[in-house]
Amino acid sequence: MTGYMSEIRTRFAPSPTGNLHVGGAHTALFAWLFARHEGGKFILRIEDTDEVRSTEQSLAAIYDGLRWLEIDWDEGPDISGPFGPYVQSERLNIYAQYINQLIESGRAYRCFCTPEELEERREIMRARGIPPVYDRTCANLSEEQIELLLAEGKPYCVRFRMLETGTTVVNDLIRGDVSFDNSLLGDFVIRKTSGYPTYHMAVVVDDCLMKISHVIRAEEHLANTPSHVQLMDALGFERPKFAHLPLILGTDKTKLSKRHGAVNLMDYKEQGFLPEAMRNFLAIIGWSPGADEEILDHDQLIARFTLEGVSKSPGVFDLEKATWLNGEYLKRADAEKLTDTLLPLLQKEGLIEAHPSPERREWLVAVVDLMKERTRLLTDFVTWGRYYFTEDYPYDNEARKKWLSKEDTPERLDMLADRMKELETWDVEAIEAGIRGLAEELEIGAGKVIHPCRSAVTGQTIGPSLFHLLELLPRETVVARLRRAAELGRRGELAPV
RNA sequence: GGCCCCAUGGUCUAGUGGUUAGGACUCCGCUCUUUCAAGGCGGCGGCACGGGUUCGAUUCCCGUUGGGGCUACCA
Repeated sequence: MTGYMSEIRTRFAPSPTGNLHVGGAHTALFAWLFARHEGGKFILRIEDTDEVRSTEQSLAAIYDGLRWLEIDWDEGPDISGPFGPYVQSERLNIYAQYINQLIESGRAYRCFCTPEELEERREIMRARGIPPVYDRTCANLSEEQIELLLAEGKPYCVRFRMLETGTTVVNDLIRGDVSFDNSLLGDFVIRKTSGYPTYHMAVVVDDCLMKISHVIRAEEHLANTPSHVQLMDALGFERPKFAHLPLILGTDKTKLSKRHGAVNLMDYKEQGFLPEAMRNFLAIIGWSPGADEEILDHDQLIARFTLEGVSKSPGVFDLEKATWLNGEYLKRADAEKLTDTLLPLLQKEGLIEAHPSPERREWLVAVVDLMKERTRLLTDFVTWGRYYFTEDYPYDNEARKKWLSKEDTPERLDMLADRMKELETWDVEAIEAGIRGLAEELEIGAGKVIHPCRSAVTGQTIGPSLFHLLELLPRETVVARLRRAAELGRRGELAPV
C-alpha cells in the first residue's frame, strides 16, 4: 500500500462551455485510465471561471458523455469528497485568499491598463518583433499611485509577477525536461476585473489543494505550464507531476474542431457507435499497449495503460478506422445486450412497437444475431435491415438491375412462391431444400433462384444467409413479397432507376 | 513574428546502433459462399531532408524542412 501522501490522483477539469468534445473525452480517458491502472483516484472538477460562457446545460452534457464511455469519478461535484467543492465558482473565496496573499507579498500587483490599451501595445510589439507579453506598465506603481487610482474607482485586474531572469524547467513525464526562458514569459492575469480568478489561478490552486499527483492534460497546455509552475512555487505548493498528451487532429492535421465535422462525443452515439468501441478507439489514438493488439475492452485498457505507452506526436481522428472498430465490437456483441441498445433506435424509426412481447423480443434477438456479423454501425440495422420490420422497404438499384427487371424473374418468383407455400415446415432446412429443389427442376443453378428471391424479399443483393433470413420472416410475408415483386416486375416497374 | 512540442506507408502505430522495418485501418487482387458491406489468402505502400558520431545509422547529435500548439481579463 502506498501512503496517503503518495496516492495517485488525477483529474479531468473541463469547462462547461459546450458539449463534451472528442478531444476532452480523450484527455479524460487517459487521466482516468492512468488513475485506474495505478489504483488511484480520479477526480472530476468543473472549471467554470468563464462566467460568460459557462452553462448548466454543458455540465449535464459532460456528465452524459463521461458516463456513456463508462468513465467514473471518485470525487466530483455530484458526489463530493474531501477536497470539495469541485466546482470552481463555489471556491471563489479560496482563490481570493491566495490572490491577496500574493499581492501582499509583492508577487502579484494591480494592473489598471485597459484591454484597449493592452491590445494597442501588443500590436506594436508584434509589429516590432518583440514578444507580445505584458510590458509591466503597472508592475512598479507606487503605493500613492495605487491609492490614487483606487480612490478614483479605476477598474483593475491582478497580475502575477513572473521571474525576469533564468529559466523555468517543466519536467514532463511524456516529453522530458522542457525549458522556458523566463525573460520571454509575461506577467499574466490571475484575477479578472470582474473579481473572478482566471483559469491559470484556479487550476493551480485547485490542483495543489486537491492533491492532484499527476496533472494529465492536452499538449495545448504545455506552453502555459511554466507560468503555472512559477505560481505554484510562489504559493509554496509542491509541484505535481505533469504529462501533456498528444492532441487529436482532424484529417487536415489541425487541432480537431467543429469544421472537421462531429466533434461532440455524443454525436457519435447518434451515428451508431457503441461506447466501448469509441472508448477503445480514443484510447489507441496517442497510446499503444506496445504489442500488436488494439481491440481492448474496459478491463484490458486499464490493465495495459501506462504513460510510457503514450506517444509524443499528435494523431488524426480516422473515422474510417473508428467505424471498422465499431463493427468488430458489433460482431462480438452479445445479441441479447445488443438488442437492448438497438431497441430505442428501432422504436424511434417506428420499426418496432414500444413494448415488444417476449416472443417478439426473442425474434428480434435472432434478427440481431443474424445481422450483427456484417454491420459496422448501429444505424446499419435500420438502413440495411428495414425489410425485417416492414413491407415498406426499397428495391435498390443493384437488385433491380441484376434480377428484378430480368425477363424470367417474375415467373420464377411465382413458382418459388408456390413452392414456399407447399413446404411442410418453415425452417432453414425446408426452405433451403425447397429453393434448391426448384432450381434443380428448372435445371438452372441455385443462384438463379436464390438471387431473385433475395432481391424480391429484401430489396437488396447483399445480406445474411438467405435461408436463415427467410426463416425469420413469416411464410405468408415471404410468399406475398415474392408475388408482389413478380407482379411489379411484369408491369416493368422494377427497372433500374 | 517569438517561444514550445512533434516527425516510421494516406491514417493509427510497434520496433532496433546491424531486422526481409512488424501489426491495424483504407485501397487493390484472388478465394470461399447463395450475395458482400461477411470469412480466408495475398499485394501496393514507410523510417522527411542534409550534415555529423560510428565499422555500421530509421535508431544518437546538430541543422533544415514540414506540421502542430501557445502567444487573451477563454479554458
